Amino acid sequence: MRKPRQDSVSDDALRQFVGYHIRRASSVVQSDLASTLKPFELRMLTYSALVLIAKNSGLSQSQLAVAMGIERPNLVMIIDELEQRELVVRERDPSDRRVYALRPTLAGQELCDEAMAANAALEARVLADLDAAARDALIAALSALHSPKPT
Amino acid sequence: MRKPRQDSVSDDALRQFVGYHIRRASSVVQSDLASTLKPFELRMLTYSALVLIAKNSGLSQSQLAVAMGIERPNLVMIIDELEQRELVVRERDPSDRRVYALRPTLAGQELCDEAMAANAALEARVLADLDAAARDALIAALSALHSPKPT
DNA sequence: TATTGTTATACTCTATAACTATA
DNA sequence: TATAGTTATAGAGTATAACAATA
Repeated sequence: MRKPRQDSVSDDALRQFVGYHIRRASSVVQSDLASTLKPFELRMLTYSALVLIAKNSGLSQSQLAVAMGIERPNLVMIIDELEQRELVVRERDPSDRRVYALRPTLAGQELCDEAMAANAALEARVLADLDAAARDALIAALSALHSPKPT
Repeated sequence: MRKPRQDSVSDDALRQFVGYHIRRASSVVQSDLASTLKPFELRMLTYSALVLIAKNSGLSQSQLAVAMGIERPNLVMIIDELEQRELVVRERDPSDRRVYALRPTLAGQELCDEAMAANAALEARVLADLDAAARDALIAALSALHSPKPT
């Protein structure tokens, strides 16, 4: 009995898991957003950092790293890049000269607004088939997932 | 006027985007699954490959790469690893000696079943707060997202 | 010529240890 | 001593170009 060569590949065994759908959706959404941010010469990381700085002017690099869920060392080059492009500034905090207070420049504020508008436009297209209720239900369901870590 | 130091960091500006919630959920789900697979000495990539091979015995490396959404060169070391652990075998296809037909060994089948059972148990815990309808709605909503690429 | 699998390589994202300067 | 930022480094994951064997 000859074992036949596979004609088409089925991912049914993986599609039974919700996590598979979430990871695939995330991958699509992430690559779409990366394309959207490209004209602004922003990557996911520089975009997230710029938005958080613009909306939380004066925060420290440590605080930003926590908010972004990355380690402090990995933030250094991200801030370097934003600073070299004069989108944010590192201000010494006179009351604690170890920390930098991160603040957006005017250009940083403007680029942040433009990039967020593009992000919103992208979302509108991606979510075109979902009404507001379905959109809220999606967010609620995603938030209802709980990590079984503390078990 | 002194600019105040930021006390707490708000991610409201990012949380307005559904993509942000999807990427965060994906990150949580992915790290949970990685922990679950650790006892089997499987990574996300070796797990996906093993399941797809076990459920599509005889497929080629090119076919598998397409199914996994990665480039062919990146699959080589993944299959090397599974082959060295004797979980899958590379069989020469006599009718086309360029291709390898990938097949699971008995041990590969068994490990696949055990890992998938652990994955299912994990999902049950993660989705504990969602009823079947909400679960299906979540998958439907994720599938309804469409990539605006062809635009 | 085109395709399968492979090698070599590079880039991004992530993580850890150790340093400096301040506190 | 502890913390903020930094440097150096290493590990994944991913992408492209080019090669040998085969079609």
